[in-house]
Amino acid sequence: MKKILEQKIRTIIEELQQSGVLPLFVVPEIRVERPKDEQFGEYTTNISLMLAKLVKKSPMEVAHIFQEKLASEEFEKVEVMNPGHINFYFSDAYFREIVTHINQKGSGIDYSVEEKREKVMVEYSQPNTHKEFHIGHLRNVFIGSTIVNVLRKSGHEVISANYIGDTGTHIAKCLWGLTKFYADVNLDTIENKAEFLGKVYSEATQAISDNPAYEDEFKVLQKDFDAGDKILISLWEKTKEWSMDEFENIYKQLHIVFDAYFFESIEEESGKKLLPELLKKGIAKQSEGAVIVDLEEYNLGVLVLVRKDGGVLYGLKDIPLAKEKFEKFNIERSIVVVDVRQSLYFKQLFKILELYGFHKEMIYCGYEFVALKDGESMSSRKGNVIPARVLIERVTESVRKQFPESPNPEMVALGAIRFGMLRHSSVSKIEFDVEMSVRFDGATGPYVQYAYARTAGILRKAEESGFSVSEESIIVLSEPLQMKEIELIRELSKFSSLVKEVAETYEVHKLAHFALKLADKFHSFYNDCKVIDTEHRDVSMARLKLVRATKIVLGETLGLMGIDAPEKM
RNA sequence: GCGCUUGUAGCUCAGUGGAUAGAGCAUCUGGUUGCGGUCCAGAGGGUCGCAGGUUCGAUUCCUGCCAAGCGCACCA
Repeated sequence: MKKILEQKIRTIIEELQQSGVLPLFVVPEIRVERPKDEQFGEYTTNISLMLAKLVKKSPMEVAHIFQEKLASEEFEKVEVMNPGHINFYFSDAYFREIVTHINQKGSGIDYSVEEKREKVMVEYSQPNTHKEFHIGHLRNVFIGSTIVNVLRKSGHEVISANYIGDTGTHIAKCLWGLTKFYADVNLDTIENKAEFLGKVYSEATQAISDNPAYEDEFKVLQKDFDAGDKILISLWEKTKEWSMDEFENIYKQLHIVFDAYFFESIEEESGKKLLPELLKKGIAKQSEGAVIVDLEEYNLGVLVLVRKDGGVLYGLKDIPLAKEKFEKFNIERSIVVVDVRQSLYFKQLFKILELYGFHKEMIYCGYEFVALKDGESMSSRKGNVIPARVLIERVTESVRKQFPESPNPEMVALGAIRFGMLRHSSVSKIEFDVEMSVRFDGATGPYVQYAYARTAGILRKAEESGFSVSEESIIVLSEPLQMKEIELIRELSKFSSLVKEVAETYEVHKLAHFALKLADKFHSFYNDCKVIDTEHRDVSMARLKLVRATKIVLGETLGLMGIDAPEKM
């Protein structure tokens, strides 16, 4: 619709120029938008404000010229308002058409033929083995999986990828801690193995930073490990599996599926093979015993690829990884969801790849950290992180306490957590508030889930009262449409452009805000308009269609965010 | 020191080159012989960090300043 209006305006301008009503000028970008206030209609354009100066007429004068030309049957009216906005109001027939369309074709997403579909890879989660999977990692998973869902919904072919940090300094520290403090312990009998590793890691980090002698010991072990010491390698392989098992459990609980797995330990080998070429091309060089890439001339500092003791660092692993993504998987776009603190690093990485002659579309989506409200700041090195598992348990417990009759408290809890994190834009730091997140009122997951359950409840009740909701029938709705009906339909109609927008901007929090608004509008409609009324079957049928459309769109929105849409709760 | 990000209602957060800056929580006032009130309607509450600049128009773009967070060679 937007595009059609924009095109129409362009045509009008060109006609007016040819007929001499308007002088010749370069036509500026024409933008038709949703007005921020609903009293200004469905669509609005400020084209007359933009043209006023060019044509040396007042904005109002220009607007009136357009008004005449733009009148058409889809619109109830085309209105001009100070200082020169042109607003489009739809007729009831158009609103009814929207409801019919959603009932017949689903959420209203139409894949226009000219839309470019791409093969895209989204890398996210990237947990480190031997460390706790904490609530910051949860945010990453929520953002990443939502981006995957949205891209798929908008027609792209998406590979979701995970990149496991199964080697590096943190592993060596954990292994050192194990051999130093737990050499006598039979590791196989330990109960929560992944949790244990996280604990050993933070103990080891603490000990090494407190005691210079330990530091030296650790350095020796790290060197042995890098050199392939058999005993260390076998300990690494064994403990790595513990972490991997834990990750799989979490992903399963969150309904997360990855299509591809990459491992740092494997990329490390590729990186080593690539190094001579980087040195030969003059991209990398020796400095202070280490191998670095000097990016000072691009104002990007210096990146160390190889430590002076020969240890391979993350940068050298990410270069072959990027190549592999594009060359092996044939993708056109690569997206990486990472902690915002790595943004300088990713700028460096992309620049290095560019210098290497690798010109591809690579994007990183940064997000800020998560803390628990009233908790101290977290760091897995300090060991004061809140593990994902603990948060899920705590929120589930809170749901149980507040709503003892809830049939599936964990589902509500997971919805509450996902929504609680996804409703914040990526740049904002989250202080997760357990109590607030599980409330049924306010901006919460349960509130939206409740709205969905209510739509389901109405449809169930309707079937019991002898209405056949799924049968195809013409939408009547009341004549004329009630304000609350229009407001609800208007909201429904925004879904497809929202999905498109999120697919381009990765601003996943907009889905959460849309879901809230839609739930709001539905509740408001529900309060005003009686749906099931055996006295007025035609109105009931029509409103049931509207409820069904709401259920479809709300369900899909929740689905994109990875939140369960319950039929009952 | 340099760089990045943020600064909007008491609190938590949205939003925008234009039309009276929006939600939720909290506070106050109404609404149920209910299609699940776990809801709805309404009220109060703002110099959009400060100062300049660009513009017909800036909370939004630019510059400076202030404040907070983060990053800046051997962690990822």
